[in-house]
Amino acid sequence: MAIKYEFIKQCKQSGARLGRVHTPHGIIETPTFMPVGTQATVKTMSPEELKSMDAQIILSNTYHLFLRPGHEIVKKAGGLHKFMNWDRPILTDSGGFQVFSLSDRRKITEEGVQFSSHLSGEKLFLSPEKAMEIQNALGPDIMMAFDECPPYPATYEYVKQSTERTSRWAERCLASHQRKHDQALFAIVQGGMYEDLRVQSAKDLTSMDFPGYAIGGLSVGEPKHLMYEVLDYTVPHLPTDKPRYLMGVGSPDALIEGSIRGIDMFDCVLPTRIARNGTTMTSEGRLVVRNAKFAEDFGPLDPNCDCYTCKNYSRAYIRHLLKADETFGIRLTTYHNLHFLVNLMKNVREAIMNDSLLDFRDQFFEQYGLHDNDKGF
RNA sequence: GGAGGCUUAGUGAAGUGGCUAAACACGGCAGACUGUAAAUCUGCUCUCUACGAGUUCGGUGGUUCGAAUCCAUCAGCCUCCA
Repeated sequence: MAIKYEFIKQCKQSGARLGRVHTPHGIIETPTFMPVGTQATVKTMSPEELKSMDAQIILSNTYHLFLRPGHEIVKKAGGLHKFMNWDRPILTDSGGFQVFSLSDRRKITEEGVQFSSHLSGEKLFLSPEKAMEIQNALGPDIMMAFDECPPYPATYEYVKQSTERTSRWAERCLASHQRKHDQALFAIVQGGMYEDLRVQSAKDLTSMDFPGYAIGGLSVGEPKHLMYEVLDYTVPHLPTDKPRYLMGVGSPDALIEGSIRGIDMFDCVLPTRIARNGTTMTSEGRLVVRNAKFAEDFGPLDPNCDCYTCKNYSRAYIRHLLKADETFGIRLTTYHNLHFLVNLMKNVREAIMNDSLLDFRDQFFEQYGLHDNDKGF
C-alpha cells in the first residue's frame, strides 16, 4: 500500500480524531490543512517558506499541469516532487473540479469530459483513464479519482445521474491506475445536498476499497449549516481506518467543524487567494489590511501570531506594499494566512489530544467574532 | 513687443449649442473570494437635510428658449517670431 492511516485517538468531547497518514514522502499529522499549489507552486511561496511554516503536504492539479507544461515534461523532470523541489507529500486533484469551475467550456459524456482549453481554446479530453495516466506521470503521493463536482443548487435527478456516473468513473480509475504500490488513489463521494445520494455514493465507493475517501461537491455556494448536515450523514458511512478528506474547505470555522465531524484532511485556495486580495485571517477575525484604517497601524497583522510576517512587519507597511502593488506585500499576507491555518490545525490536534475540541471551538469562535455558523470566515 | 494654441471632477483625458453631473483611464474608498481561467472581480468616487434636490467644466460679462460647447474681456500656461 502506498499510504497507511494510523489512528491515534478520538476526542472524547467532540468525536474528532487524531491520526497520521504515512506516505512515501513522510508523515502527515491529521487533521491537517493542505495549501493549494495548482500549477506546481503555492502562489508566491517557496518550498522553503512552506516548510518553515510546517506545511506537511500540498496540492497540485491534473488539469492545469496537463495543459502546461504537460505531464510528460514533469515525468521527464523526474516527477512533480523533483520538478518543483518539494520533498514532502503531494496530492493532486484530478481535474474534476475544473468540470465544475470551467463548466461553460466543457461537455460531459459517459466516456469523459471534453474541454476547450482556457489557455488556447484547443479541444482536449479528460477521462478517468486519462486522469490516471496524467497523475501516474506526475507522481504525487495521493491522487484523486476523476469525478464531477455538480453545482449548487442542482436537481435531484441531475445529481443522481452525475453521482452514479462519478462512481462508475471511480471504478474505471481504480482499474487503470498503474502505480498502486507508491501512489494512493482516493475516491470522491458526491451526492449534492441529498442524503440518500450521499449515502449511496459512500456505499458504492467504499465497496471498491480505496485507500482514502474524499467528500466533494461541498463549499460550492450552499449555506454552511447545509454543508455540516451533509457531513453529519455522510462521514459515518466512510471507513474508520482510512483518511477522510473534505475538498475545497478552508475557512477557519469550517476546518474546526469539519474536524469535529471526523474529517482528517482539508484543502482550500481561500487563504492564498484572499491574501493576494488584501484580506488576512487573524485570531481576532478577518482583517482587510488593505483598508484605509490601517494606514497608520504599526502593530502586527495578528497580535497573537508568531509567524515571520507578524514578527517583522506592521499592518501599515503591509498595506503600503499592497497599495503599491509590491509583490512582497502579497507574499507576507500569503505567508501569514497559510501559517494561520496550519497553526490552527496544530491547535485542533492538540485539543483532540486533550479531549477539549468543543471548548477550543467555542473559545476560537468567540475570539474570532463568529456567532453564526453561516457567517463567512 | 507680435502671432497662435491651451485651461473640463483628486490626476490624465473625452466632449465643441439641448440626449451632460459630464465618456474613459488612473488614483481613492468599500465589498466579494472556499478541490485557483482570480496579485482577480464588483460597486461607489462634485455637494446635500440624498430612490430626491442643488451647484459645476480658469474668472467676469454677454448672445441664445437653452452654453462646458458661441462672443468679449481678464488671468495663467505653452509654442513660434522679434
